[in-house]
Parts: sequence; structure tokens; C-alpha cells
Amino acid sequence: MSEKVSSRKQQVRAVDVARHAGVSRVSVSRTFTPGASVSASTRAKVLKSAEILGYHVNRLASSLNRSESGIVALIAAEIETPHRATMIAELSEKLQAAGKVTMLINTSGYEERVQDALLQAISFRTEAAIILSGAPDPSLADTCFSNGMKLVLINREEDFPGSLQIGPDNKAAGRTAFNALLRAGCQRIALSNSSNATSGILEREEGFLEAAVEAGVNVICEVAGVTSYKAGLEIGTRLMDREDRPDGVFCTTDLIACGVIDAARQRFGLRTPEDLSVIGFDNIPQAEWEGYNLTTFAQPTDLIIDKCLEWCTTQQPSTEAVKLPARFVWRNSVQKVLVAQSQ
Amino acid sequence: MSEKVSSRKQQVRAVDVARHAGVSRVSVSRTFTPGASVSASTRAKVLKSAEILGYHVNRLASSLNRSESGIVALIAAEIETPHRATMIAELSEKLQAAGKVTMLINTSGYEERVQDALLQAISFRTEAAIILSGAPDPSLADTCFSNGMKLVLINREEDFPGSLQIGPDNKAAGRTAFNALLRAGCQRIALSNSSNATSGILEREEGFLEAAVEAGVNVICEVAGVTSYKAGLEIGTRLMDREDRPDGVFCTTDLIACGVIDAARQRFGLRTPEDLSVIGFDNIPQAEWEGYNLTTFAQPTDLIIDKCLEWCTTQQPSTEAVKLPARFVWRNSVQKVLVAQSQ
DNA sequence: TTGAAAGCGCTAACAG
DNA sequence: CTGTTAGCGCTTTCAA
Repeated sequence: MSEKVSSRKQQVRAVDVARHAGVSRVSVSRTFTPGASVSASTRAKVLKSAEILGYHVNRLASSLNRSESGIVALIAAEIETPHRATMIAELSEKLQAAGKVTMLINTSGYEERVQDALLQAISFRTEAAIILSGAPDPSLADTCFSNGMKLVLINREEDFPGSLQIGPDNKAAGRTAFNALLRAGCQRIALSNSSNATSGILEREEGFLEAAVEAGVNVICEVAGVTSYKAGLEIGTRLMDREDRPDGVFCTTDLIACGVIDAARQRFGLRTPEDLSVIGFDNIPQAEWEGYNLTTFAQPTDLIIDKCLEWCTTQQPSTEAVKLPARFVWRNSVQKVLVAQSQ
Repeated sequence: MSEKVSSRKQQVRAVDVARHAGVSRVSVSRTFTPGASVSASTRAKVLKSAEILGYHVNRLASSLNRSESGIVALIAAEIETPHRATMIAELSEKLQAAGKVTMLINTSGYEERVQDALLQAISFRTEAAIILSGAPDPSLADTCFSNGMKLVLINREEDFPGSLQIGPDNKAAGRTAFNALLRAGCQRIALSNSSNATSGILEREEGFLEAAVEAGVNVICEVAGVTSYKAGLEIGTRLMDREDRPDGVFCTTDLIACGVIDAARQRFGLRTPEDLSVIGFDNIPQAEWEGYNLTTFAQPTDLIIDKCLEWCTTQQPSTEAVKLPARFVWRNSVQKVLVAQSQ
């Protein structure tokens, strides 16, 4: 009668378990704290009562108390994109394995969302924020640091004090790509990029162009849209339509490369690598598909992630910029060199 | 001198802001609580002080107090897979827009991880758990419910009291696929599926076979591997190697379909749709790529997600099973019918 | 509209 | 090894 059904969620608390087991609530806490000292018998009693009552430690409360949330924020846009999705999959898997909890913050849409994302991370007292897209505001970053939060920027060239900036050595890869095309005997070498590239992607372009200048070779540049398959399709069409149709092209991402290959094949009847050599970047799953068989650069994903985790669990906040070599993956989208290599 | 640098993270608390602004800590709380009554002047003072001190509400504490975390768990495996990634991208985006926070739990690897995932969700007092892969243990589900947690199972056929089970109408799609192939004039119709399919995917197969039986048509079945491009490649190769090489095939996912198309094209020099009609399911981004141009079924993603959100924010826990029609997307991987349609 | 007091569920520090 | 005490930072009564 007087028992009112409370609208408030009724959860089982440590004190309930303690009462049931006939011990103090602290013993309950200790039972669920690795490394705490409880006698086997107390432990057993607690575990049994917890099982019966359906008790589960409230990590909101324990996090608050210990000021350690165990949460790591992943901030990213366009997470449906193959390379991004792979990154997030591996990050979340390893984070999980390391006992961390991942909070995914999707910043697709307006750019200001990166700020909101960071704000959200701060209010949950996230232990670290790993930023895969966009750049944070330096003043907000300070708030992060003063809350003991770590910051990681992946594949961003901006330099950002107090954070780990990590990514592939884009420039070196660009150079390698150019030289590979040159050595494959390409006569008219092209570069295709999105007109909306991130700083990391621009570095690939830079490296490529630098190597071209050094070799005294003129490069055909075609640029369009945002980094995507569609942009590649458009660029490829423009490229193949030119008087001086290129016979070798470096695409700054695999998605663009797939578009270029399809434009050549489906719209012009041209084949890769016989008519056009193509090199991409990222080594997305589709690069391995038999319809593309794309020669590309594999991002050093594992190394990046390992370093991230190490950084997130390390004590000292500092600044570090790390460039990891991207592995060149030879498949079959670049013409084989028929003559013996010089020297 | 006696000022020791505490290793404990030093965060700015509401009481600090209160002191700085010359008001009570409660006023600070109210300033950051939408709809609470604070005078404009107090509010302004608080906001200013908060800005200066770099204060951000601790949501761990407020969640604990209000027993509302605002967190929704997304439980999924193989999140790098195109369809899965798209799902997660859209879910997280809309969740974010609805003011919720998404916790991503990657269950790739052993199957038991679904249990661990749910356990984690419970301990963070997640408001809902949306399960995209695997099925939870019923007894654990009860713990979820008693903690006021909502449960959603996407594209799983198991029926699960107390939860929302939602997904496309797989069976109907399977039937439609068969009829489309039949009407396209295919003489030898095949079905390809992974040998490791989920219950939802199996329904597609069932619908397809049912329609075949009704039409009195024998179907060539080829099954292999886990749901992936590679499996499609293998199945396609086997299919094209047969004496009675099929001229129309329904693949239970687009990934398999892409593999089948590539096997036919790259390994046998066969073209789609001239030599082989192919229908897929999911409408992944690659289905639209010009190299595939795949006729397929678009998952009713938007509807599924809207329903999820509605469910997660609704008060009454109950059981509901919803099947939404999958939209048939005509592209160019199915032979056009040359004769006028009967009737 | 404001402040004082009580408590969300838990764990750290201390004593026994 | 165990229990008591005192908070973690916040919000919610309640009274002014």
C-alpha cells in the first residue's frame, strides 16, 4: 500500500551485498578491487551474494572517487570510410584489451564539433583523447592538460605542444611513389589529390612533387572534390580526357585511386597497369580486391596504435612528434619494368 | 615549501567557481542545469568565473547523482566492414545529435566478449545497449532491465523478451531477389552465402529458396567462409567452374557479391550483367562504384536508427519486434529484360 | 531566487 | 584481514 514504485532506477548497491553477506560494505569493495586484501572466505561470501542479488560495481561512482575514469575518447569524422573505420576498429579493440573503455565521438558535419567533442571528453574526465579528424583549439587543449588528460593527434601536421602527434611519413612515401612511377618507365606522370585534403595528405603531394623537381620531370596535377571515390572518378575522367593523357598516376588515397582506375576502365576502356600505372595510399581492404589489385602504401597502423596506447598510459605529459615509415605494398597496378634496372 | 605537488589530478570544482564568483556552489550547479532557476546576474557571474578558471561540469559526478549517465553502448564486431561501419557512423552521429554519448564496445574475437561488453555497459550504467553482433545471455539481460537499461538487437532473429528487435525484412528481400532473377530471364539461378551466416542473413537465403520452390525452380547453392569479400571470391570461382555455370546469382551480402563479380571478371573473363546477373544485399558504398554497379537492397538504416533512438529515450520497457522493408536498388548488375513483361 | 543540509555509490586512509 | 570514518563532485530536497 504505502510501497510506492519509485520512478528512480533501483540498483543493487554494495551495501545491499554487504548486508546479504554479513560483512561490511568495504569488504565488498575490496572483493572487486584487484589486489586488495580480503580473506578467501569473505571473498567467497561476497561473490555469492553479489551473484544472487545481481550486483555490479558502479563505475561512475568508482571513477569519481578514484578520479580515474578509464575512458579514452576517439574523435573522428567520416568514420564509415574504409581507412578510418579500420583505424577505429583496431584502436577500440586494443583499447578494450588494455582495459580501457572507448567513447566514440563522431564529428561529421560542421567543423566546430571538434570543440564540442573535446568538451564532452573533458566533462567525462576522459583519460585521453585521440583525434583522428580536425584540430582542437589550443586553449581548450590546456584545459585538457590541466585535467590530466592526454592528447594524441593522428596524421595531422599541425604541431601541438603537450600532445603526441603521430602518423606515417607521408613525405617519404610521396617521394617513393614518384620514383616507382619513374622507374616503371612512365612517360607522363600525374598526381591526383582532393582539393580538400588534410595536412597529412598534402605532405604526400609535397614529397611527390619534390622528387619530381629533383628528377627534372613535369607533373600533371589534377585535383577535385573531397577525399573520396567520387572525386577519384572525376579526376580520373579529366585525366584520361587530356591531350597528354598520363600513363602513371599517384593518388593520395586509395579511395581516389579506385575512382581513377574505374574511370579509366569503365569510361575509357583502359586497363591497369597496361595503359595506366596507379599508386595509392592507405592500403584499404578494397586495394586488395582483384578488381583493383592496387599498389599502395600500408599505414603503419599497428605501430601508431601501440604508440598511442603507450602514450595514453604513460605518466609524464610532454610533446612528441613521431613519423613512422609507410610500407610500400607491391601489387599489380604498376607496369612491371621490362628492362634490367640500371646499375 | 610545504606546497606539495599532488600527483592526484587537480580539477576545478564547482566550489572553486562559487568562491571566485561569490555565490554558493548550488548556484553554480544551477547555472549549468538547463531549466534551473538562477537570476541573470548570478548566472553571468558564474559563467564568467567558470570561464576564467576553466571549469567544466564533472559528468561522472552528475551522472552518479542523477542516476542518468546519458551513455548508450554500441556493441559490435568487425566494425571495419562497410555496412557495419556505416551503421555505426550513422548511429553515433544521431546519438550525438540527441545529446547522448556513445560508448563503442568492439567484440571482435571470441564470442564471449558479448557478455563482457554487456557487463561493461552495466557497470557504466549505460541507458541502453544496441547490439549489432552476437546475442546476449538472457540472465544478463535481466540485470540490464533491472538497472533500467534498454536493449536493442539489430538484425538478429532470436526473440528476446524485453528488448527491441529490429532489422530489414530479410525474407521478403530474398523472395524479391529470386523473382527479379527469374524475370530477368536467368536460366540457371544460384545462391551464394557464407557458411557462417548470422540468423538475419540466413533469412535472406530462406526467402530466396522459398520463392524458388514456389516457382518450381532448382537453385544452385554455393556456400563458403565467413561473410566477406574473400568468401565471395571463392564462391564465385566455384560457381563459374561448374558444368552448369549459373547465369544469375543472389549473394546474401554485397561484400560476397563484389567477390563473385570479381571472380567472374578477373578469373574467367565474364562480364556482369551480360554473362552473369548478380544481386547483393546491404547497399554498401562499393555497390555504387562503377566497377560493380551492383543491384542490391538498401538496408532501411534511417528508419532502424530512428526507431532505436525512440526506443532508447522512451520510458516503458517492453518487447517489440520490427521488420522494415529493404528498398530494392536497381543498378546495372542484372540483365535487362528484353521481352515485354508478361501480363 | 538563493543557500544549507543530505546523499548519489563508491574507495582511500586509518586504526584495530 | 577487517571495519570505521571521511571524502570524490555533484544535485536535490527543503527552508528562507
